[in-house]
Amino acid sequence: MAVSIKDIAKVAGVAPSTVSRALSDHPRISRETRERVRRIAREMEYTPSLLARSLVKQDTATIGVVITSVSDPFLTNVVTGIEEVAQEQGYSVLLSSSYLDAKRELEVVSSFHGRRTRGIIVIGSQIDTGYLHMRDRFPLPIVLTNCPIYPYSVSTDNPASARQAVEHLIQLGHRRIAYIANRRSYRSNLDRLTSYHQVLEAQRIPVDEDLIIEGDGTLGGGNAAVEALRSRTRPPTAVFCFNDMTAIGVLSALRQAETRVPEEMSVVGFDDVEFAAYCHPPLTTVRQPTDLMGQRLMRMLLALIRGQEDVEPEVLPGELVIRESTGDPPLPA
Amino acid sequence: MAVSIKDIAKVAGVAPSTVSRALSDHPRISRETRERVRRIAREMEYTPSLLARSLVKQDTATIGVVITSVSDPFLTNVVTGIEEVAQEQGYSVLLSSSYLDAKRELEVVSSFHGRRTRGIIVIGSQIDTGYLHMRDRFPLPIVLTNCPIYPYSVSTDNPASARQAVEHLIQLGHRRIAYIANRRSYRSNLDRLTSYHQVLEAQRIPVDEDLIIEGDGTLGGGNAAVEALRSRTRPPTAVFCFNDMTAIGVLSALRQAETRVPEEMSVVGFDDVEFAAYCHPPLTTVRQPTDLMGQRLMRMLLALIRGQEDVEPEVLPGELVIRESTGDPPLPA
DNA sequence: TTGTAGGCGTTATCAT
DNA sequence: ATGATAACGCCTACAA
Repeated sequence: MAVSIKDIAKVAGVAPSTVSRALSDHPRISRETRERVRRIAREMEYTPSLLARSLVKQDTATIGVVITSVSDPFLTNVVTGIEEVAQEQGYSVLLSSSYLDAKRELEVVSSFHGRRTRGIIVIGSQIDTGYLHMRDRFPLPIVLTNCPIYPYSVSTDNPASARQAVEHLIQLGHRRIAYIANRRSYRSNLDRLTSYHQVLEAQRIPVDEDLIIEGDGTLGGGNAAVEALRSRTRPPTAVFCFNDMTAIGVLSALRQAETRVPEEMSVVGFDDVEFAAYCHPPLTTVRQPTDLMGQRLMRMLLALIRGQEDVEPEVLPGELVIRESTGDPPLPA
Repeated sequence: MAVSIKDIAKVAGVAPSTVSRALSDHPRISRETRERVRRIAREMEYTPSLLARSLVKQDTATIGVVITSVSDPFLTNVVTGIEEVAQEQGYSVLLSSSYLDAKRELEVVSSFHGRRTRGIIVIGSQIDTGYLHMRDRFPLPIVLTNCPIYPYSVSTDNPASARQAVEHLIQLGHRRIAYIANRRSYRSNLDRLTSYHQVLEAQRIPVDEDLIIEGDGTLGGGNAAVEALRSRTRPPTAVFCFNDMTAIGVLSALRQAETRVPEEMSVVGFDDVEFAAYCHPPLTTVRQPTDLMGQRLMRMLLALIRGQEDVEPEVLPGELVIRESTGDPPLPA
């Protein structure tokens, strides 16, 4: 049994309420009892029960963050940004992973509610717009990433960023451009795919559905996609990948197939995870402003917790980072 | 204000205790009131307060896990393994990051105590043996990774694994082998460095202190180490890196310097993170059995929570995975 | 089978 | 300045 305020009270020969006041620095208490109680508390290694405190205060000063998986490289700065603002505002952060599974995501959300967090941030949600319907039934504010349809969300400008990426390839002279999708990320994938279509159409380049490949946003998925790509009768000269993980998987598979990048095939990713700059060749990609996203997510959630009415979705610009995985298309044989 | 058991009681026209029994499936309750109360609870979107429940039950059924940082690729399976066993045993997992900072680590540990978790797992601790002294002052059991000196720990056999790695290089014919250390990981680093020394001595190869380079376990650290390496009057023909991140940083820097791997320089990592197989060239490395570690960590913590007395440190074997970043040394000029 | 009452560790209100 | 008391939401004897 952990030491409680009552134990201290007994030792100090005062009432429990006095101990509480001493520890919480209440104005109406004598300096000497305060110091004495504090000393005893320290000696007894007292650590206040947040459970009890939260119960009576009706506030846990805690928020919950659902991540896709520990060690999703995309998350680093997002979570750091969240924690930064949270700490500054006196909030604690509870973290749990959804493993990209909708059922598990809902379980986590529900467990956060059970713990009486004040609000929830879901990164890479599988439920997505499903939260729209939950909004009146569920008592906690929920903020999402990359789902601009949802009113409480912080997103990278997927359409514009994806457009930049595809236009970059077209400017280099590519005409046959593949897209490797991510079936596990409905919303972002749709945005990026739509831009892909739009840019090609705007440039009057016919869209070849054979060049749109199913993927899953993982290294292995990128790897597998290359096989599909190479089986096409008219293979592409460039690949736009849903994310960097996919792109790095693609790079690895191309290397094994002895296809040179970018001489024979250009590759573009999305996210700009740390590894992207350390690949071979260093990856051309779209940078998402992850640290900023984290900060904005937390600020938006705080606004909702405080009952602000004027909260609106935020869209942040992405940035095309041109490295060495893209270049001119090969000369036609 | 969230809906409580009292609210349900009012609506159902019964006492709060009856609601409690209905929801917790108590034996002495009529089937019909139970069903009725449950239906009402569902309709009211009742979610029990874990705060209150934990307080009265004197058990949160929760453990805390301190990780170095979200998206440390080493963590994936460790955390998955922990959560697997935790779920199976009815425990929840709280996650928080130390950012490799001792002060922050202690804050997290303390906050877990405040939340009354039943025990704590610290992955990649900065405190390390410091927990030895805390053991009687601190009321929660703490389990560590890769700190076999500490009685409650699960480790990869660092000495034996590192020995394998260095012996592999020597067998290939290397004599000038560098080691890139990690100043942020005292214990594991020391073990690996010691093995490095021992193997060289056993083979009567003089140790050149110039070939032991400071690093920090990051991509950038590996990158920077190469510069130091190249400045040596007699550069090495092989590099043993503290971990894969370092090794991947090294590969990237060598590529920029147009040093071919493995023809001109062999590189060995440690961990076998997922990226290791997708590098160029695919990285020779030591696999840590991370999923198993996670499971064992959780089982050990459970044993301690249950008051078992016979808990002993566990050491699991690592495995050298030979890929394509190691080969014969270049012929002397 | 159901209701009443006490308590988990804390804070806050009201006396003293 | 300090003590007594009630309350937060829940569980669990004990009583009915």
